[in-house]
Amino acid sequence: MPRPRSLDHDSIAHAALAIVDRDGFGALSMRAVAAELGVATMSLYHYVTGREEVERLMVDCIFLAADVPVPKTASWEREISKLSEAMRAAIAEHPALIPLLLVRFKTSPGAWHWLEALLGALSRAGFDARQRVFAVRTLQAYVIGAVQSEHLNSLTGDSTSTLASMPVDEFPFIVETARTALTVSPDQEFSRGLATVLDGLRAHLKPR
Amino acid sequence: MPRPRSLDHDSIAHAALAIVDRDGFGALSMRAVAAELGVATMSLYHYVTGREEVERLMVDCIFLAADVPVPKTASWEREISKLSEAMRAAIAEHPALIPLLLVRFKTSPGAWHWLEALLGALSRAGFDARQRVFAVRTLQAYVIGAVQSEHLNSLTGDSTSTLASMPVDEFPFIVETARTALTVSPDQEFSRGLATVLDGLRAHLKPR
DNA sequence: AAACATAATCGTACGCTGTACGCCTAAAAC
DNA sequence: GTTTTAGGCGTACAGCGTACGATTATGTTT
Repeated sequence: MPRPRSLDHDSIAHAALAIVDRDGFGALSMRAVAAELGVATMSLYHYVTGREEVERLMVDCIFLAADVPVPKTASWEREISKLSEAMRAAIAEHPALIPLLLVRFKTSPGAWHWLEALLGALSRAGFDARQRVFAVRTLQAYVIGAVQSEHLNSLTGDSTSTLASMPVDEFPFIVETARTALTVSPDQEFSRGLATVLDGLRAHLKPR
Repeated sequence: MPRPRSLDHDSIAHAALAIVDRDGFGALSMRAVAAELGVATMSLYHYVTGREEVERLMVDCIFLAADVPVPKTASWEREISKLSEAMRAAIAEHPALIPLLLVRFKTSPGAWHWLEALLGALSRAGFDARQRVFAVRTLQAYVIGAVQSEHLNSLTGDSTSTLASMPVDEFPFIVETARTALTVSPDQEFSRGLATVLDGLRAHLKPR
């Protein structure tokens, strides 16, 4: 009987992501999202409960994109690498949202699918239930932390140059390391760190 | 000749931390900080350039607390563990600030001292300059990610119970792992994950 | 003791935010 | 064509960060 709906969660999330990608996270507001969709501000509230839900929808989009199908034929290390890289790539599409990601991780259905895939790989690798708890949390901590570092604290950014030009007598190691770090690409950094974590996991797996 | 100063950066940071600890991050505002100090809102602006600097001062406090003296006699693994635990403990004092930490990591003098200590330990362990770049970034990613997970996405929180009661046919691994996870303490989780990373680092160190 | 110079203090105001409320209106059902 | 119902939106309010200018309290100088 009533007037048909003109919006949905998908279009709202898409509009919000467009704003954040274009103008940064600080530009995100209910008024901006409404303007992006060509409706009045308060019309949004017929589709979402408030700003918080808009943010949740955006995060869901990202985590859903991280849930790519991974062939289960490869080694478990390769399987986990693919999943981790998929998460990294999905986040890299919308780096302005990084501060929101972990805060909303637990309640995002998209993240659940990614987690399930990761746990499946660990199970096939031979980790038992208790080992999987530690392994999946360690992996999650590394992946989230590394992606955050990559975008908020990049090695190739000018912050590294700043560190490289600090007083040598007070911070000798930082200065030397910062100089060396300028030659390291984000891809190298991520995959090498992930390899380190996987090496550690393998060491815990074998003896049992 | 003029009127003497009545505030300083330390008292401002302290007041802001008190607000955040008591009422949460959402309660932080320039008006609230001023009220906490018993001055008018705009008086703050003679000591800081704006809200951003207040946040920077708070983060500096935390990272400075993480820079504890560590005896250089122990094994490098133990040295790094102490530093990591110190960072974890310092952050745990003010968990409401966690979303700010990584955003401001690069520009915090407190973080510099912690980084320098970490790099010193890695150097004494035998990692060369290039290996130190990867090692320190991996460690930093894990520590930051793990602490964030611990507080924003705790295993002992009700979010784990939620995961444990999800449909088994759709998320079999998540359900089983969540049930097991309820018996894991935050201390266990952090130290075991860190041990995994250290194992991985040792594997990269030995062959060379 | 009195006057001054100067920086700290603070009241006001503006544009922004999220969102509660209520009127208006368009479309489906009869 | 009338009725019903939910979507659309204009207005308003409290709270935010902070720019601006007037005021005030102080150490120094006379």
